[in-house]
Amino acid sequence: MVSIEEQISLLERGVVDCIAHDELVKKLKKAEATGVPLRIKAGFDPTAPDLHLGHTVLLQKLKHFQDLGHEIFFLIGDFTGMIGDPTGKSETRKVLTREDVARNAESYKEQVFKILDPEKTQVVFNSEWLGKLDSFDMIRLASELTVARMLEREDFKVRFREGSPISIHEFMYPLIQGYDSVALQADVELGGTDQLFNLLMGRDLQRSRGQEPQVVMTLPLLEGLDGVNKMSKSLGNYIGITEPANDIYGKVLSASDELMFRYFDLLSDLGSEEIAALKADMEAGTLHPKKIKQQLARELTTRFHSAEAALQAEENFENVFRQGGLPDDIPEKRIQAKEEIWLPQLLVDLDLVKSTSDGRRMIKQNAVSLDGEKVRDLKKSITPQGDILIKVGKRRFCKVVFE
RNA sequence: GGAGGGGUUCCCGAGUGGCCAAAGGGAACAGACUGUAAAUCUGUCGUCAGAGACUUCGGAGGUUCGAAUCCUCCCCCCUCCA
Repeated sequence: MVSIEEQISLLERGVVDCIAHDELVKKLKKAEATGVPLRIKAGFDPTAPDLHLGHTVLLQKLKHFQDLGHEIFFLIGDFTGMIGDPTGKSETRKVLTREDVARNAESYKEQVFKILDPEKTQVVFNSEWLGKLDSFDMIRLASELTVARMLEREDFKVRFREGSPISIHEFMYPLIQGYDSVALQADVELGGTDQLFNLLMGRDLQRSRGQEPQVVMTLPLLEGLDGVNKMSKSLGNYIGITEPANDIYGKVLSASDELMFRYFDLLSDLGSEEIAALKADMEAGTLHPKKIKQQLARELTTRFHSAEAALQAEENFENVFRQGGLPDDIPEKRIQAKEEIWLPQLLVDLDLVKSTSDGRRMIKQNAVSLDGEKVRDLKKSITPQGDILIKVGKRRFCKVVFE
């Protein structure tokens, strides 16, 4: 039996806020005494079925709860997804159909269960209860919060100050999320630090409806590969957990040294002392930063693939980038052609560049090679026969096969 | 409902009749240097088979030899007042 102290130490590791520590202790004790597991809630957006490392920070924490015997409610926010949420001015989110949601949910399960135990995880949809609320209920819900309080939320405050649009219905989201906690009778809700406001809303609503308020725990947002912005699909700075081993390995290695330790802290299974030791060795100059980064890359690649795949990815990486060799997974494309093809045009056809102008630029910049030979001639044409290995820049490869 | 400000290329942002394919910054991409790191330096950064041509400045019309710039209508955003 794991003691309460040990449980707390595991559960609070890496957590930014825990509101409130004492309540968590009390809930854990009660669960132990009564044998009734705690209900742990975490909400996910139904639009993004591609999970990346940023999501795994939270999933790993859910796993901790799960391993201690508690019940996980993996909530898919299909209700909000079906309404569409035009947050920000740039991207109006596309409205999802029921089918989209169902498909995305399946994809979620596939990915999430790489970390969580499917037997002990309940996947729920908030349309189940939100869809039943009528306009009276909605307005009553809205009456529970003032605009001033709503504007306390950082992103609303910023957008308001900067004159960016805020739609009224965006104000409903925190309320709706809070209502989810009421419906699920959540004991604990996990979320990113940016979710703090919404998470706390659940406490208020639970309290006003006579429930014991949930404990709120926030986890840090993982920075993306650029080291500045949070990891997100739309910024393209992410490492997806379903990506091929070579990509996961390569992307980890392309992270900056500073970021590497951030990733260690938030993603690695290593203990804090071991991480500190690595850092100390690096600073002392006895351990090359690349070695440390490779260790991280291996660990993460192993997590989502296998130890063998990780080793293979490492070999591939060393071969391609250290020795300028070729990767083991060059995409092969078949092209049907009879006449000579102007090289920039061929590059476009192969999706290696976005336009012939772009292709010309690449050639001009000495970035294009055919079977290992640099091309300098902008007028270069290719005679369609046999196959050719084309390389653009450092990481765009393609083997063309003419038929 | 009233008054005012604004919508420019991936993003921010300058540009108020020709010198504008549109300053500057960021991002991105390529090259050099490396550890595919960071930093730095150099270059590129609408499309088209390069000179030159063509399509771009919220949308649609119009004025003009010539419009991102002026006019009309429309759409959208913001601020203040109610």
